[in-house]
Amino acid sequence: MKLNKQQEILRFIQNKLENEGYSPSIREIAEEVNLKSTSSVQYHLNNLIEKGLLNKKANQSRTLTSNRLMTSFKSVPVVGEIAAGAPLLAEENKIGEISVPQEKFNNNLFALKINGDSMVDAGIYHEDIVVIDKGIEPKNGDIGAFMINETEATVKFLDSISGKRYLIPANKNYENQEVNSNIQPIGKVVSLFRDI
Amino acid sequence: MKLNKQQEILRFIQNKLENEGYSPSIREIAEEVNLKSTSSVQYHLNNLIEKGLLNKKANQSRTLTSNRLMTSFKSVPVVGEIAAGAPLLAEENKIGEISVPQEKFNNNLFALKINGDSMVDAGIYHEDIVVIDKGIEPKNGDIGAFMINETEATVKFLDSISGKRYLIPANKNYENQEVNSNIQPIGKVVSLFRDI
DNA sequence: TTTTTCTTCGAACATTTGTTCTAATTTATG
DNA sequence: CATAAATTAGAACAAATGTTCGAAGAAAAA
Repeated sequence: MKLNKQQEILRFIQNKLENEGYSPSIREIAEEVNLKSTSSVQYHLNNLIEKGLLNKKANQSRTLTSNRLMTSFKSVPVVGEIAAGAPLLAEENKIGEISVPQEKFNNNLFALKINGDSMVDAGIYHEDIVVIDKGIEPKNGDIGAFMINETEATVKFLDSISGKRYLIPANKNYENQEVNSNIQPIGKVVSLFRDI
Repeated sequence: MKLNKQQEILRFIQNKLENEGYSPSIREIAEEVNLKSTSSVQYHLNNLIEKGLLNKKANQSRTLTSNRLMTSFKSVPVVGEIAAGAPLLAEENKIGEISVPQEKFNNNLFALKINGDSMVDAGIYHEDIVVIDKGIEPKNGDIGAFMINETEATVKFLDSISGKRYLIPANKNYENQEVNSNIQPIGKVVSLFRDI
């Protein structure tokens, strides 16, 4: 497709922001899109700003920003196998990070890599990564993350059966586990990632 | 905790980058951290750059970038129900976007919201979002996305049975569908997202 | 074609901004 | 305390950069 000057300029700015991390100057734009005069660029920039596609601080260099590019994702740490003794979120347990939409982000989020198949019937597979909100205590019927004996983290359904609370796997080959003082809720599972 | 000047400067720069989308100037930094001279700021900036915590282009204003903040995720469009006639990736089909790690990103990626339960036994649920790589043609045994009659997108296993190729659901209630000229492969399913 | 609108150019100007150098000051070190 | 190292200040400079204005050119509309 054929790009007009404005699209060409917008595209260059967005590329620069994404790849270099800062805005081009007006003269850099002029050179890139083959305009001989800085005021020609200004002309287009003003249009793009009026259209709401760009922002700029007056009299300040390299302050162009693109609304479309505003980071709409935030990252949360992924923890894997838990080193005995080390707190769940200790740096040494961190095996990576994933991103969540900014509107769903809060500081209580972290992610846990699933080990085992005890939740396959809930569509949670070995090596899936689940995001956990520590700020939400799992209620009956929820899938939650729980700390067992302060050494092992597990993901299970929580529910009541005849007045007692159980951690309930989603796999007939595993057994329910009654909630006692050795089991502490970590948070509620809110989303899931899988590589296929 | 007590911040020293360098930490204070680094923190201000990162905040500015994150909130405003562009780097502060050296004089802005000086004012923020109560240094009277730009050269004092330069002194600390050079330290931070040597430590690898910051980057900067020489002689160019507002080109400070923080390695820690470099976006390590890229977004891909999510398409939902497909408007009859409109190309799969047409803007009108776009219902959102998700992010993937930069190292796994390529320009052939897009995401599709799953409609139905034909793949539940493969752990793919109704309203899950699958990421598809158009650059990888699904092979036997793969989960792929396919376009049927140029109007409907579906996600199924692809495999051969006695010499013929079939789209195979992961749910006994659905039937295999022989691959014919009305069925075009779109790409291979490479990852999955779910809100719980 | 004529008129109007959109686009580009050129140049000049005022600031903003990064850079450099030396000296003063503070803080650590022996 | 004496010395060295780290930090801050000040000033001056050169370059990068945004802004403005009028005019010329190109494209679209009448």
